[in-house]
Amino acid sequence: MEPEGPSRALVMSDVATRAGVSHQTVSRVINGHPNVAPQTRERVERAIRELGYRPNTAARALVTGSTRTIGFVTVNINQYGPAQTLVGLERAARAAGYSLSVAVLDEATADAMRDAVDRFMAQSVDAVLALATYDDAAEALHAVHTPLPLVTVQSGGALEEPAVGVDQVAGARLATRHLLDLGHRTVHHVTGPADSQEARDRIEGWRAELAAAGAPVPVCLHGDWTPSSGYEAGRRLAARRRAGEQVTAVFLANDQMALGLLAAFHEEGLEAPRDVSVVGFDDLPEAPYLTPPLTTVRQDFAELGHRAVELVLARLAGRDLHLEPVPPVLLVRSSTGPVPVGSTPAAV
Amino acid sequence: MEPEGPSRALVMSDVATRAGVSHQTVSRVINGHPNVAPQTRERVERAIRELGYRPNTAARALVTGSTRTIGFVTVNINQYGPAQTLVGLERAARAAGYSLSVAVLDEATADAMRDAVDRFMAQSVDAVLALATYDDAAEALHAVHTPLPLVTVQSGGALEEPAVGVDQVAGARLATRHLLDLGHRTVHHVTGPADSQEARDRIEGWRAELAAAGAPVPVCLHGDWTPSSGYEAGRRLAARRRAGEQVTAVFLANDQMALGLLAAFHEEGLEAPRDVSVVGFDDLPEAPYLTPPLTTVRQDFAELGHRAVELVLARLAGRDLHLEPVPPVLLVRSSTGPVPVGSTPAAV
DNA sequence: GCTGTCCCTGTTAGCGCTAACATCCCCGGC
DNA sequence: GCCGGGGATGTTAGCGCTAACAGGGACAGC
Repeated sequence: MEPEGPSRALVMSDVATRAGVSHQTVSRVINGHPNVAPQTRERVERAIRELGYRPNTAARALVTGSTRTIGFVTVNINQYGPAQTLVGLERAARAAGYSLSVAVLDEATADAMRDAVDRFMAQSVDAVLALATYDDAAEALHAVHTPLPLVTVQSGGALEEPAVGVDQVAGARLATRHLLDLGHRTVHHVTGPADSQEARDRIEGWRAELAAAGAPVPVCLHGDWTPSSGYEAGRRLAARRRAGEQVTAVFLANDQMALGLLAAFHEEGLEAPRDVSVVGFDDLPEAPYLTPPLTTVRQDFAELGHRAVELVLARLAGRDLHLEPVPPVLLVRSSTGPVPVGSTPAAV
Repeated sequence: MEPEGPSRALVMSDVATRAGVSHQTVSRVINGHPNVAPQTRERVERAIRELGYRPNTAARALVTGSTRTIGFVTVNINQYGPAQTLVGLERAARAAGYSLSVAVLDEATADAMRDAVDRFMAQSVDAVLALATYDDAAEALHAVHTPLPLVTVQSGGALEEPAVGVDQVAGARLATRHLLDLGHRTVHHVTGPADSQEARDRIEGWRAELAAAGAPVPVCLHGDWTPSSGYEAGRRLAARRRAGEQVTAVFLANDQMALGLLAAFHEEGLEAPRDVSVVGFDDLPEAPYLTPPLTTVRQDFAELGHRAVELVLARLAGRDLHLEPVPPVLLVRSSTGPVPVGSTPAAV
């Protein structure tokens, strides 16, 4: 019991000497090989513990080609989703005994992506995880051929490659149905950027749910995730309302835009849910504290990270695993309510 | 020009063969050694380019003991600050040719910290960067002795060890002075958690600025970064106001709490800046879109990451570098304004 | 013209580990 | 009692690279 000291550069033979065996036996114990006498095994384990020995990853990587490290490439991590995904991934990787090496791309070009993957290869990572919810990232990823197992975290829609994702379509349907259930004749939608698969999936879910309910499908407003684009959409929607269009429910592709929209509405004298019901997507930490507390759709990033790592491990083991997209959850708060009286002109 | 193909396992001697030299000459070229004939150097460089060769990091690490990797330990990365710090760090590390390996601790115990550092050592990282803005993390870090260069990212206050940070005290003074300059007699403060050095530094700055201005120092309200605690503080402040206390300006230790407070005020019929001026800290992406747009203090995380890496590099080179804390910036938006008329009772 | 020196390049060893092979010992079967 | 087999352990080679040393050619100085 003396794992102290400034942890000098212990090597395997130090342990071997202490345990009175050869370094190879130590290696066998560490790697859980059979054919080691229980007594010997225990002696070696004790020596390891007493010395506080850790095998040198570089040496191990050199001979095995494996570093028990997963490389994670992402773009645009300033967004809440990607950041949370990173956290979920790290947790899951660590739990599985893997380290996570991170590369944040400035732009999702094929070159940048290839460079990141090449670096990971040179680093001898065991696998690469890539966040590819944007088209450019997905394309860049396609352009990169690597012998490394590659798992993508993408929108839950069409998962062509080994991939995990949250079911965006289902999330959008949840939000839309909630508004429809409250009695709204239809639901307006503020989208995310067109080059985001997630944004498109949310449009699809919204549209599908409206269609299923036989509700009219309004023209959607295009945003880009930023509060500012939500604000813009809010002003335009308010204008449409003044022009006589019936706008009683809005589903936005993320919470930040909802925040902007709420601000614009407020300026226009429109309050949720009194005048308009509003639903976001993401469940930002501040969502419950907006004015009013925002009804939104939550994605379980911890679960997402867990599944991603699970998938990586399966591929590393040669198993082919198919994982269902993670189902999102609707959180009903106070920004949604029944249709305001008098605002429903004689329906069809 | 054929860096294609499924990037087989190229090794140095492949390059050597192609260039018609020995592998050692290739090594010399790669490591920028002098005493290589310009002509030879160019030939080797061309071969490297044509083959798309990248040296194997594991082999290199084994012999040099350096992986050009920096380990980053942090707790609580769900917070905006830590997440942004991570991004800034990765960018800066990559720019310097380093990779970043991330460990997110579940709890900042000495054991967890030691484990993370041990893993980093086994990984042969060149240095460890630790986010230690919380007392437990800082303590845990103290308990870990490692021969690895250790740089901490902490609050800008008392930087005992090699550390970088944002000047929290200055930031708080900026916020407080801004409110004082608007004519407020004093400024109330909602703190962050007591075990956060940053929170304490912000208290200190607030107090110092009040003292400098000869303003009375109100009892502060204690929050914990969450919007919910800000909401709580808002209700209590509103109650105090009703009880006759003069509350015209509030400085909160972060934006999320400001958001909660704004919501509470709104419920109480209090609007900023009409009734009360509010300043936050952090400049969340949504801060400009709150109702009203929030005046806040921004920390430059990119710069922070840059300096942290710079410091690591300096230590690696044996140089002792002292870096000043990064100065924060006040962003004046619409949540602050002059003292509401009539709310200033006959002053002393 | 011979030697010393410097520059360039090649050869060798070894980083710490694991895989493959070699060895040893103990046991059972005939 | 001798031999075969298999489990436990040791020995050796080599992963891809860099550092240290070795060699060899060109050039200056005498």
